[in-house]
Amino acid sequence: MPQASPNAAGRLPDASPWDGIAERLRASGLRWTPQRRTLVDVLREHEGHVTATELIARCRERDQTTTPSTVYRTLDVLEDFGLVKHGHGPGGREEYHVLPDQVHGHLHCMACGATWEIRPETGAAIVDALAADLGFAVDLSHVTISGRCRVCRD
Amino acid sequence: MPQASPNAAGRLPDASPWDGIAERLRASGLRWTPQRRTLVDVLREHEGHVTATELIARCRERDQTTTPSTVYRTLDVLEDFGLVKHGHGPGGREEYHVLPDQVHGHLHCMACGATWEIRPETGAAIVDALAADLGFAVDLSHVTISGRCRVCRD
DNA sequence: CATGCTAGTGCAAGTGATTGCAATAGCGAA
DNA sequence: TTCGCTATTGCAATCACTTGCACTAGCATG
Ligand SMILES: [Mn+2]
Ligand SMILES: [Mn+2]
Ligand SMILES: [Zn+2]
Ligand SMILES: [Zn+2]
Repeated sequence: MPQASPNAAGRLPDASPWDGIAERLRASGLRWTPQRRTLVDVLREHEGHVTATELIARCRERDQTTTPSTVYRTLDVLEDFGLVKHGHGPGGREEYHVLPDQVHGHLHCMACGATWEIRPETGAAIVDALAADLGFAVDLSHVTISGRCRVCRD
Repeated sequence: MPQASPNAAGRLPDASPWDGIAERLRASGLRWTPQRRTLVDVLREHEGHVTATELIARCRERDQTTTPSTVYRTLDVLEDFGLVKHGHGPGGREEYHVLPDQVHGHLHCMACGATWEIRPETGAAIVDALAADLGFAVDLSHVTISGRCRVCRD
């Protein structure tokens, strides 16, 4: 019998957005496969921003037979479920944000390569400015703005 | 002898930013080649936004032997001279803006695929918001924001 | 537990873009 | 005009994705 945990009596410990992902997929007529499990395992321990290439590499560490096309397709599915969001770095390469708490855009420093999230208020300012101007409805989650961060702008 | 033109006596007609490009390249130790002339000829009659792929196709119409790598490299050179600027569409693909009158970002409608320039004031609002927030210096010319235009947002 | 429908996988081919390298060809200088 | 230095070119290889297709394998159902 396992030792009693501080999280007593079988109650949910700390719920993760990944919990029940298998069931949620099946509920939509989709399937829970070993390949998807591998990717979700990788994502589960990787909050923040990652490139698709990095994710493929991490999957391959766990399963040597990992195929890029399968990973890309699974990322698309997970994006439909809101578990990841992708944007594009300054080179146009895909960057995934795991578990986006809320819709937000990204900043990328061309000098040091670092990435930040645009804060909600600042994002709202951008959305408002473009709505007022051209009536354009910004998809903030896909916005990556490049430039130079406070440290790198000389 | 050619008939007299309305632009009398050999004075400059309507100056183009492309005028003297050959000399400007040479002045920087660079060279004026047939391949570059082909691309400049294509760009000369193509104000606005184009994808690199379209440019390659247009060059090939004029010179069947056009090579992609040469076009991409020449576009880089022309970008250094400020004659084109590139950004990235929502799929991360390169889009070139020919003869940008001023630094500006772009909007891309995910529904109809159209592209617009962000107006100076609106661009300034974005730059200011991010400067105030994180001290980030936005490279507006590389910004492409996707979303839905007035017509497509239902 | 066995069966069938069909979502998902792997592969190969294709597109867009970048890069190293050897051969070519501008162009400034003689 | 000729010459030589070296910027450019073309090519092949490589990377980041994407897509069509035939085969595999989840999983709902009985
Ligand atoms: Mn870019
Ligand atoms: Mn995208
Ligand atoms: Zn930086
Ligand atoms: Zn539209």
